[in-house]
Amino acid sequence: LTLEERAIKIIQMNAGSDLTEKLKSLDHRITPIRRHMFKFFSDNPSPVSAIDILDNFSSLGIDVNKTTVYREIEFLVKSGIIQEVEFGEGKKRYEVDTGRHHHHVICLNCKTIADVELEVDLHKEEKLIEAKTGFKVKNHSLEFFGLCPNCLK
Amino acid sequence: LTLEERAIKIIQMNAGSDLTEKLKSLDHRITPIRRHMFKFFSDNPSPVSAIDILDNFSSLGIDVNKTTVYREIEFLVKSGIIQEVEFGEGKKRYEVDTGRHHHHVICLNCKTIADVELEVDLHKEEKLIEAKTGFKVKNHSLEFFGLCPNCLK
DNA sequence: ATACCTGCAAACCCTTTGCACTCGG
DNA sequence: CCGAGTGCAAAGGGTTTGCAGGTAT
Repeated sequence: LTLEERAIKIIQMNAGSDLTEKLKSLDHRITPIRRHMFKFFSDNPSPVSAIDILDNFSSLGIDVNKTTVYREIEFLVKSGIIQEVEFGEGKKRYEVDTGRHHHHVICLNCKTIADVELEVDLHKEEKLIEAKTGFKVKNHSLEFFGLCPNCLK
Repeated sequence: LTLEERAIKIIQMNAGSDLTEKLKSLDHRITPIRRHMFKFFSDNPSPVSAIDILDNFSSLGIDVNKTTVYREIEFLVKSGIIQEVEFGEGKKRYEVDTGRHHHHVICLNCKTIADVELEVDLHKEEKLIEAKTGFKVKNHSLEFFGLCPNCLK
């Protein structure tokens, strides 16, 4: 699934997609705030923080308590709709779970984030690490830091 | 410099190494707590958190305020003696700065950490990313997660 | 009616700051 | 002596929890 396909799928929530059905079967409801969360994530492909969400809602005049946002995030993660990422900022970020493994490059100045897909195969490295350390490797986290085109000017 | 060499260098602090001279020239003093910090980092090659340090000091009967530990960490980072690393735990870790670029594999269960050196050259990837995204890449962070030999049993 | 959902306040964890005091060189 | 180092309390940022009240189905 591409990000676009995923976003569309999520937006379909507003009508009656299989995602709606999935939620129903899990005894989860379609509430106004949940709808706003779906909309927000479908509009924002880059990893966002809980505070980003709160600020955005606030600027739209949507009155939501931060506890609710944190709980909605938890719900969306558990449902496999979004996933957590961390860039060592002291806060968590979340992005739509496209199912495609990728990495990020983050601007040290303005925090703009772009997706990155590797050419090298880190699975080979994982095998080497297992041989060397005795660990069983489950996953990895790789992020690049630098300056975005805008901040380079 | 190998980690061992670095550790020895740090321990030499107790006598009168060039590191001592460096600190003196920077108007920095050799205090009992600072000595304990050096000792702690030379004894602990794996990344540790501020709380790890506080707990260790406490178990040794060394009475230090947490603010002091945070400020000592800040001092050691600025001096280039230790460096910060982050594993998405919501807290920072620090390890002796050996000058050699490396990565880590972290046990998801017990948090044991092992050093890892890559075979692939991520610099090539950085060049590719620059070509694709327009970012200027400055550095990266790569950590592997899995289960250590002990927790695999 | 029965879950789930929500808001509010408070607690939580990690880290930083302000201020007065102490101590090393 | 002077400036670096220290402790204490408080505040700060991000996140979680407990509990009462609200709402979708």
